[in-house]
Amino acid sequence: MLDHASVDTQKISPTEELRHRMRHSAAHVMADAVLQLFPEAKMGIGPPTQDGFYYDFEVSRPFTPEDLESIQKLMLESIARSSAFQREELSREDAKARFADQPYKLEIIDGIPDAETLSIYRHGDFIDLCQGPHLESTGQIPAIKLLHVAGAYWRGDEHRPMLQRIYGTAFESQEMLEDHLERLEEAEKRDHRVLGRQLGLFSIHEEIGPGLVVWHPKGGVIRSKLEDYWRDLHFRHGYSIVYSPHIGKAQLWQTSGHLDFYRESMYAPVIVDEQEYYLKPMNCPFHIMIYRSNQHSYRELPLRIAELGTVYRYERSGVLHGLMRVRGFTQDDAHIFCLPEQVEDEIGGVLDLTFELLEAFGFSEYSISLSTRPEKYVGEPEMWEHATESLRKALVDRGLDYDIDDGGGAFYGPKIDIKIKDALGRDWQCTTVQFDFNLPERFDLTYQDSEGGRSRPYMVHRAILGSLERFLGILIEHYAGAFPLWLAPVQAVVIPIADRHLDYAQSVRQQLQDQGFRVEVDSRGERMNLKIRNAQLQKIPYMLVVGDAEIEQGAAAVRLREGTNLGPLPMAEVVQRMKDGLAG
RNA sequence: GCCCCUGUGGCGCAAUGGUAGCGCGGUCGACUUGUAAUCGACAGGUUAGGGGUUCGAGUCCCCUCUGGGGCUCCA
Repeated sequence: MLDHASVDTQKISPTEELRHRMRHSAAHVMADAVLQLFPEAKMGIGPPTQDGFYYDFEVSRPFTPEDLESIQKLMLESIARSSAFQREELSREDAKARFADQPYKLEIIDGIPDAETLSIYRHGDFIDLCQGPHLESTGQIPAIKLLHVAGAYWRGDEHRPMLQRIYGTAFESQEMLEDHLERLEEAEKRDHRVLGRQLGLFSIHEEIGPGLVVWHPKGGVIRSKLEDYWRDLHFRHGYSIVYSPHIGKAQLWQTSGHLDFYRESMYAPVIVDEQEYYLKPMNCPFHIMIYRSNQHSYRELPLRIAELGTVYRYERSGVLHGLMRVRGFTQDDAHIFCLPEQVEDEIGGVLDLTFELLEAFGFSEYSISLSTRPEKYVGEPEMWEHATESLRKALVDRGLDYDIDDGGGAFYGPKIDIKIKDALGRDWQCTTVQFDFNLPERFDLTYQDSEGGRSRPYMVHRAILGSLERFLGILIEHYAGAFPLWLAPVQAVVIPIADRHLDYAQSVRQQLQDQGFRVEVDSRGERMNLKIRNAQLQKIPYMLVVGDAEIEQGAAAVRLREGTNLGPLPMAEVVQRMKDGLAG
């Protein structure tokens, strides 16, 4: 049930078009099977998706895993019969008569403009209202698999009935289907919630509250290394680093407009000395107060104020997910206040900083979108134009491909969003660079211009990693828990073979520690093999085995977590190798 | 928030309505061992919380909470 034109036909390749068509056909075959098993089912819609397809149904009871098996079995039979798909056009009246017992289909028909031709697709005894196109026959669907069931509101509207959605996928061959299922399994193995527990990185507790994360010592190392790098990078790019409190008076949020427009995402106020204070959902008002605490000359601008600022937002309980969607998180936030003629350079600088930062974590593929002025907006159209143009120019100057989301900007300014592609090819939205024509007005921000008058600065919000919690979640999955040396919580573990090697093991640890490495000695009275296994499971980059031979040579036998055994190396060489490892 | 699923020692799991077990981990002891799991003993649970049905509830019912899959794809 896809409005074919909606699937971004401009960008879709012929093979993708064919795949969509196949999956769309698979959705029909599934609906057919469901109606055979559940004749009373009311059909919703059933389009192809990026990874497969789904179809929504209203049924008297939810589908069970066993139902999925039966449905899939019927689908395979239908595919084996190879029934032809036939298109038929019909009048509105005929369509309504045909779908008289399908209320959702009737609603769809009513929503279609009179000028459009209605069509149905038939295969075997099954008929569905559908624009198409489809394959020639059900026999052209090579490989299918039904995956899971979930509730989904009719038309995505929480005030409408909830239907049962069956997700499935289809591929051009059994092998491709299996590859896809393997990728899903791989993603499951990398799940940051599982690795986070196994590697002792973080936890979330019922006692603390949903969506609130505590970082454990090992996760704390990763996070603090990331933060150190982030700060250093920002200093190098001309930012000032600031700190601000977690709560602020109601008046502040009133002035900023958050209480009027963002309240549903904010926590209820706390009362102190009969004054209301709100937990901050954003850092901007604080950075603005920093700006406002002095008068500014045009000579001082641009001013780049950055903070790893922890904010709290109410997220509906059903959307919370590990580190990816939480209620308390730390933004790598910054606000740039600048002159109109500086805007372009500033945006360019943000982009350069962005790619330098993301590449440090091994990300190199991006998808970028530029969102322009929506219908409802604040500020002067000329400013919007200037800002949008400077965003566009910064992208073009750097030879970056981007999509335009026309009218997709916030009411207060145009923006660039950047998604990164992780090791499994999944997209994650992290970076956002956003003009703000609203807050400078609300807080009456000014600077003394070169003519001696007072002018309003441009203000740009930007976050590169987005939220540290989320970014670390992405990193855990991206690296599958095997962090590069510079981030690894424990960079090397020294493994003495027998108790008599303990003293030497400690001296090896000390030598590396003196060089700034994070090293532990596994001094348990266990066998070497067990210690190696543990170190492997903890994904520790270097395992340094020491026994009689190594003591004699002043060496350590180096095993890498990739599994290679380099044999005994003199300590000086071990140190050098690890230093080289930091760079690469 | 809504729909469905789920909740048993720190973790992963088991237990036809009839005595709560297993593995990992932990502690202790023995072993002193060359590149992914040595052996043994011990400790550890009011089965998420509350209510109900029953002679009897981890198991069935209700409520609350937690976690998970989803809720943009509009023929």
